[in-house]
Order: sequence, then C-alpha cells, then structure tokens
Amino acid sequence: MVLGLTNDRALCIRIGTMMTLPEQIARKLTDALRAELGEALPEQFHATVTASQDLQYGDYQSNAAMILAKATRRNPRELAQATATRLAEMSEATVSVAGPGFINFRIKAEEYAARMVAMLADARLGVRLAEHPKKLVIDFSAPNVAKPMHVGHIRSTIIGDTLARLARFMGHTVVTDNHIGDWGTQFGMILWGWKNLLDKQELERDPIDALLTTYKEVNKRCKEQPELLEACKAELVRLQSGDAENLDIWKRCIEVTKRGLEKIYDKLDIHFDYWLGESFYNDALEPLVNDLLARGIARESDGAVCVFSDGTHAPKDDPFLVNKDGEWQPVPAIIRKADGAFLYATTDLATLDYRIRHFQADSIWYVVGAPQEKHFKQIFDIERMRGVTGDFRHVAFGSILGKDRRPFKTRDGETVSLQDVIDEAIQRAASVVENKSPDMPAEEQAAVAEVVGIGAIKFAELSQNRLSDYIFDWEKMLSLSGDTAPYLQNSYVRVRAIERKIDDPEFAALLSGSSKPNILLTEEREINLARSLSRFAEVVPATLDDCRPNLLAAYLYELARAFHSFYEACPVLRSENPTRFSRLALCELTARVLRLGMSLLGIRLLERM
RNA sequence: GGCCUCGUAGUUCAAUGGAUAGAACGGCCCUCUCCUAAAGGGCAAAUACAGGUUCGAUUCCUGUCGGGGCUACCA
Repeated sequence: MVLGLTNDRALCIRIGTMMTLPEQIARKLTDALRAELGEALPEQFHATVTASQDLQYGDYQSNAAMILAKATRRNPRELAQATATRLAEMSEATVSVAGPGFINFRIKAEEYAARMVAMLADARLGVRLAEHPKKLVIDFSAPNVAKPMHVGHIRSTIIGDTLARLARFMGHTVVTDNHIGDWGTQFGMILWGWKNLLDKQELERDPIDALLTTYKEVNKRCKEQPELLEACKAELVRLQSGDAENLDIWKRCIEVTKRGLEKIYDKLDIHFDYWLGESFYNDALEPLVNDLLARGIARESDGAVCVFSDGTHAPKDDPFLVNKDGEWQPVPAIIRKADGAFLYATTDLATLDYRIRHFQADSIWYVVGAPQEKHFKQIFDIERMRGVTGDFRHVAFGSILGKDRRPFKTRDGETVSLQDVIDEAIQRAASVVENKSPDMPAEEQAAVAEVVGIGAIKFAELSQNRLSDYIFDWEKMLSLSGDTAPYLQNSYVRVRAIERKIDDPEFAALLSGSSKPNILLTEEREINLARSLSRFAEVVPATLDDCRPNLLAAYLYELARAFHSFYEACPVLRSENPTRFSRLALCELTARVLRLGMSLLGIRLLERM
C-alpha cells in the first residue's frame, strides 16, 4: 500500500500534478477513517487537513475525529487514536493525537527533501493548473478622464492587477479591462472650462494638471453661479448630440488623460488588454433599455425606466427593497432617467453583455470599493432575471481613511495624488539606498530605489485584508523595514549573493535540471525553510479562490523569515557536502519561489540592493 | 429608522470554528575579524460589552455601545 502510493507520487511528480501535502494526507486519513468506521462514515465525507498554527503539535492537523465523534457515537480522542494507529505506517509523516482529539501530522524530513527535489524539476514549483479554466474579465482601476488618479485608486489598481496575474498563472484566460469614466456629467464642466478658461500653454506643458485645474475652477464657480451650471449642462447636451467641436475637445481630453495615466501604469508595471470606457457602450444603451422593457423586466415609473424586485428573494436579501419605518419600500435600479439620459447601471449592464458576447466571458470580476455593493447586487440580479448566469463577483475593498477615520484628505482638503505617493516612495527609498549602499553606482542606486519604493507601496496594499478599511499613513505605506517588500527583496538578494560566489559544475547541473540532487535536511531551520517552500503550492490557489492577495503576501513574508533565519544559522558556502549542496538547493528554491510569488504580486526583485 | 460592514497590544495590521490569539512599527536587552546587519536572537504588551450555540468562539447567533457605508433619477 505504502509502496503503491509512493509510485503514485513519483508518477504525479513526473507529469507535474503532484498533490499538495494536505491533499495527500487528507486522502490517506479519509481511507483510514473509512476502514475504522465502515458504513458509519457518511459516504461523501472527506477529511480536511490544515497547516498547524503552532508547530509544536506538528506540521498539519485534522479535526475529523471531533467532527465525526457525535454522529458515530465514538469518543473523539479514542476515535482519533484508533485512526492514528491505522496511519502509523504512513510514509510521509508521523502521526499523533493531542488535545480533545486532534490528529497531528509531523512531516518527515525525507518527505520534505523529496518535495524539494520535485520542486526543483518543476517550473510551476508544485502549483497545479486550475481544473476548470475560466474565461475571465477583470475590471479594475477605472479612473475618470481629466482627473488624475489619487490614493483612492491604489486599491483597485493593485489588487486587480494581482488577481489578473494569479488567474493567468492558474491557467485561466484573462482579459483585463480599464473601464475609464470617459462619458460622465463632468464633461459639461470640462467642455465649458476648455473653451473659456483653459490656459493653452499650460495644456502643452502638463495637460492633466491643466485639465484638473480648469475642472476645479469651473466646479467652484458653478457652486456660486447657478446659471453657469446651466451653460455646462448645455455643453454636455451638445456633446451627447454629436456636436463636432465638442466631440473633438472630448477626444483630445481622453487622449491627454490616457497618456498621463499610462505613465503611471508603466511605473507600476500594470497594463491593460483593453480600455473600453463608458463611452464605448453609448450605442448599446437604448436597445438595452428597450429590450428590458419589452421583456417586462423593466417598467416606467415617475417617467424613469426602472427595474423593480421580481420577488424572488426574501425582502431582507432583496437588493431592490429597503425597509423604511417597518415597511419594505422599493429601491429600483434606474436605467433611464425621466429626462431620457442613461445611467451608471445602464452602462454596466451593457458592459456585462459585451463582455459575455464579445469576450465569451463566463466569469467577470469587478474590483470596486465596498460602498458599491448594492449596485452590483442589483446588476447581477438583473442578469439573473434575464437568464444570464456566470461567476460574477464584486471583489470589494474597504476605504482608505484619514487619521480621523473619515475618507482620506490632506490638511487642505485635497486628495493625495497617486503620482505624489509614488514619487515620495521612490525618494524615501533613494535615501535609504544611498545610506546602505554608498559604493553602488548612482545609476544603479536610482534603479534600486524605484524597485524598492514601488514594491513597498504594492506590498503594503497587498498584505492587508482587502475588505478592511485602513488608515492612510505615509510612514506605513512607505515603510522600508519590517513586514515590507524590501524585507522580501533582501532575502532574494542574499541568495543571489551566495550564488554569484559559486563556481561548481555540479550546482550548474542542478540549476539546469540535468542532475538529480541529493537533498539532506537535518537542522531545524533547514526543515523549517523546506516546510515553507513546500507550502507555496497550497497558498497560490487559495489566494485566487478567495481573491485575497494578503494570503500570498503573508506566505511570502513567512518564507522570507524562514530564509533569513536559516541564513543566519546555516552557513552555505563554508559547509561540506552533502550539506553544502542541500543548502544551495534550498537557497535556489527560495529564490525561485520568491521570484514567482513576487511576480504574481507584481513586485520586482533585484540582484543586489 | 432599516440594511450592510467594522471594533484585536501604545500604534498599524493578521488569524478556513481549533490547541498557549500571530506580525510589524515604537520601547528595552544582546549579535557584524563570518555567504549583503535593508538581517538575526530575546523581553513587555491586545480580542469593545453582555448573553447564547459548540467538545472548542476573535470567528457563528442575539442584544448593547461606538466608527464607516448604503437607503429611486451621480459614478
């Protein structure tokens, strides 16, 4: 039996479908439970095995005995013990029972060593492709035209990019789409400002800034002069009815904005397959509304066209109902205003249609702030009424708050621009580089500062639970010590420093995969590092399943800690074979996991820093 | 008012219903004739409150208090 499984594993390794440790253990545990309980075990029962939080109990644990105790009328500890006895000859772990009935598994060093060998031969480092590949559209970032991105855009932009990278790596077909706000009511003001206020020289010099200044000025004046607001609305109407001059200005605004945005996206190493903004769907809106009317999904109310509840959900879960003073009142999704104009909801429905039809998407994920939860519930529910199904997700995230726990603004009430955050991050990193690596050529120092600074911003964002609100803090977002990107980048740098010093044909053979390494793990910190490395295969799929980049970020930090700790206690170059070779292999695997893991987070690594 | 969401060390954040609640920053001690000290090894320090379900609750349920969001013609 044990032999059979070993061969099984060898085969799996060869074809790149190695089971993760918890999967492998769970399968054996379930078999043992079936042998122990016979028919008393529910047919579909499958034991779950999780990584232990506290290593004193072992590497992995299962609570299966406690779960089954009641239904099978067994004492949980006794059931755990009997099951553990059946597992006593398990090849990969030693089994023990503790507490109220936990079954604990301590993975043997030889098992970890075998996994290290397999990982070295696997470009995917043990991560299997998704079983059911999706056609996935991810909608993220989505800034507005003529307004620069501010810190508020950080979350959607960085989280969305990471999800796209993860999904591609898992084998899904991914389309990234920047759904820019290029048709909103703000264009009335921008058009009026362009014609009456805009400084054309300033426009040449810094177009985005010129547009923003103009927009703000018009906005201010409108609040004081209601008649100006009417003039702006008139400009908008002329644009929407196809006025050539206004269309021309509108196009130039988009062009200028895009160019400015692309500079920032380039710096962040974030790119989109498409930029299909709101305006792209203009022609689809009227037919869409007519179709919904014809099918009885929408109807007129107070002159507007609305979608109301169809009564499928309980009132409490119905996105089209709200309770006011004990009564359930309708809150329809308005898809055409009384004045005939279309809205956000209309565009989003048209966008969803297009993505399904044109991109053949079966999955569409929107990385948009939590306040829009109700909007997306309504949109997805309207799709349900139309008979359209799919994996539609609102990947929500919390707000960025100021120290007063209110939406973040600077002292003078301005939002902080994303460009300023990036510049500040690079500048801070530059002064650290200068300090720590004074001998490095200035050019390289600048390059390091950029990678470190931008990495710090991304990692600060990605290491938090996306649903939590967080308090914006320059110190924290741009911190370069502790649980931060440079900590991880430094562990990679340390590996590279070691590898540069090696001139060993045997090691070269290992890197090229032409030799079969002999890995021997004895020191606690070696085993600890190997444990972390082997967990990569478990963490990556889980990160994408829950759309929670912080799981991967936390894992990589844990790996870097294990490496730094190993590095301090286990000399590599000064040790003798086979230890030396094993340690080199661990170093190389650490580098590979960091390289792949960080690339999934969109964070670059350095050869030296 | 109703619905959603959050409340964890001094501070900022973690924790598929699991065991002694993890980190980081800040504070206090150690470690560079040794592969990059952007590092390592220690110490002190927290689940808003009250009930309930459970073998076991930061996690699930109920209530209280406090923050934020949403609640028909903005996006």
